[in-house]
Amino acid sequence: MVTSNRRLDLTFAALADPTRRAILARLARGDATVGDLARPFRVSRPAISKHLRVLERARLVRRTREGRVSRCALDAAAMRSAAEWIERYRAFWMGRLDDLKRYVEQSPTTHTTKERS
Amino acid sequence: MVTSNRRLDLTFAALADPTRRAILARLARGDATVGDLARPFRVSRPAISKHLRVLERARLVRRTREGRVSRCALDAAAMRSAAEWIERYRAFWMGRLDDLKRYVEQSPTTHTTKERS
DNA sequence: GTAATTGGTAACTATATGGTTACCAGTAAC
DNA sequence: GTTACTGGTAACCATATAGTTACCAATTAC
Repeated sequence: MVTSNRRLDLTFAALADPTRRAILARLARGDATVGDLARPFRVSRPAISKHLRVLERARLVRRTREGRVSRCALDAAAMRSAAEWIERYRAFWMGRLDDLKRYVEQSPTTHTTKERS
Repeated sequence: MVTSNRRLDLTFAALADPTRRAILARLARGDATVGDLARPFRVSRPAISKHLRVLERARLVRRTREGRVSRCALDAAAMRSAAEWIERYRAFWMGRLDDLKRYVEQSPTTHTTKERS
């Protein structure tokens, strides 16, 4: 299983913070400026700016400057990758252990013996 | 959207490390001892022990001591929760933006105005 | 009983994270 | 051209993370 994936590291790390998940939830309702995103939170603007940088590095959010305003939008690709990784365990958590073993053992191209990057 | 969820924090943080993802991938093939898990990696046993503690705190792995051997097994619940959270964005990454907006705006019980714990 | 094995803990280090305040650059408004 | 606003950067702090080596406890094997 391709477990060494810098992109996946960044994505999951970005999702591990409640403020960042709230930002993503907000962006799911539509694009927003940095100010819009910061308003509901008790944290300072620089803190939000840092969170946005984390989300950008993880390619979960795209930021474009329009004049003096920054517009933020969801970016789908990274979240899809994260979902796909987790999805591999669906058989397990649904109790279909045999399915999972078969998946893991019969998909050599999606696995690697070198498990660290 | 319920974005403040300590359990999700722990789960996504646990998934953000390639060694831990490799451990989970190994456990998907069946239970294993700590030694089994440590063998493929270049890192020391204590490092693996720490990773396992992170995975346990996130409830992704269960550890049971049998004599002097520790047996580790996947635990499904936490990964399912993570998948469910990400799943909400499926409509977005599939380009069905209207669906997502409708979902986000019409599910008041699954959202909260206080976005931090 | 002694020795070997498993694996956990302690103590330490280096780096990353999340937050702050203070400040600056650029744009928009008047 | 000032003034006000948006938002990014710098410098700093506290805490968490990922790793190390050294050591210990308990179980198993001889």
